[in-house]
Amino acid sequence: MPELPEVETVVRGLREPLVGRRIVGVRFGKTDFIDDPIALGERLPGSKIARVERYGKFVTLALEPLESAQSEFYFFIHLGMTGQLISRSPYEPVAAHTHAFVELDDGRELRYTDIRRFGRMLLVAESEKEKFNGKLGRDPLEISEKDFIAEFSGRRARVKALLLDQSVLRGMGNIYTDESLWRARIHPARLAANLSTPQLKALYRAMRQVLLTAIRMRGSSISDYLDAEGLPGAYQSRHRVYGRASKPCPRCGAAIRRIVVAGRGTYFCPRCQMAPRNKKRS
DNA sequence: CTTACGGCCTGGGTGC
DNA sequence: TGCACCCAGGCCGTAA
Repeated sequence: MPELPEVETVVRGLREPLVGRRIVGVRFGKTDFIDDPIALGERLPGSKIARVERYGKFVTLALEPLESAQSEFYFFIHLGMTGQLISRSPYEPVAAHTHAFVELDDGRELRYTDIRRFGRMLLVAESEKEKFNGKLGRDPLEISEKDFIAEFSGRRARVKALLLDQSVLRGMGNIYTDESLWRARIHPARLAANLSTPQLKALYRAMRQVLLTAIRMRGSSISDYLDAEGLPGAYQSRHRVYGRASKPCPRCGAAIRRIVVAGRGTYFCPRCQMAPRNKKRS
C-alpha cells in the first residue's frame, strides 16, 4: 500500500519517462475513481509534462498550458491501496484492472492499474491548487523538529491518529506509523499531549529515519505495490512490527501484538512501547 | 473546534 | 467446490 516512500519511489521513477513528454491521448476503463473523467479526456491530450512531483501520497504531473489556453494545471493521482503507475510500451500485455492509459509522444504510455480502485485522479487548476493543498499538512521529511513538536504537543488525540491524519502530516500511512512508533518506543494509543519533549524528539527522528531508509530501499511491497518500472520494493524485509503479530520483537524478544487504534490494525511491542497509565480498557 | 467512531467503496484472501 | 466474511486507506457524516 503506497505511502510516502512508495509514492516517492514511483515519482522518481516516472521523471525519466515523463518529463518533457507531450500527452497525445488518454483512454479509460472504469472511471469511478476519477473526479471528472470528461475533463481529463479533454484537457490532457496536447499537454506537455513539465514536472513530476510528490505531494503527500499524491503523484502530481505539472502540465504546461496548452498553446491556446490559460494557466498551468496539475494532474493529481492517488494510488489508494492497490494503485500502480507504470511506464510501458503499448505492445506489452495489459495487466488486469488497468483503468487508465496516458499515451505519450514517444510512443510509450503510462498505465494506471488499481485492483480496488481506492485511488483517485483529478485535475487541479493553478488557481485551485493552493486551496487543494491547504487541506493537507506538512511533509514529514520537510517539517522541522520544532514545528513537529509544536504540532503534536498541544493535541489530545492519540499519537497514531495524528501521525495518520493527512491534514497534520501528509504522507504517513499505517506501516510507517507503526514502524516509527516502535523505533521511538512509544505506545500508539498514547495521547500526543501526554508525550514528553524527549519522546516527541525521538518520534521525529524515528519517523525521518524510517522514511529515509524506506525510500532508499524503494518502499515496501507487502500487497500490490510496484514502482514505476513494475518492480517491487525491499523495505518489507526491514519491518520490525508491521504485520508481525506474535513474532518476537527484534529489540527485546517479547511477542508483537496487534490491536486496533484509530480504526486501524496496529502492531507494537507491549514491552518496549509502554501502554498509557490511565488508558480506558476496551 | 477537536476528537472518536461507524459506514462506505472494492475484491483478494481466508476459513469453514 | 463454494461462499460469507474480514480487511485495507481515505473520507464523510454524526455525535459528544
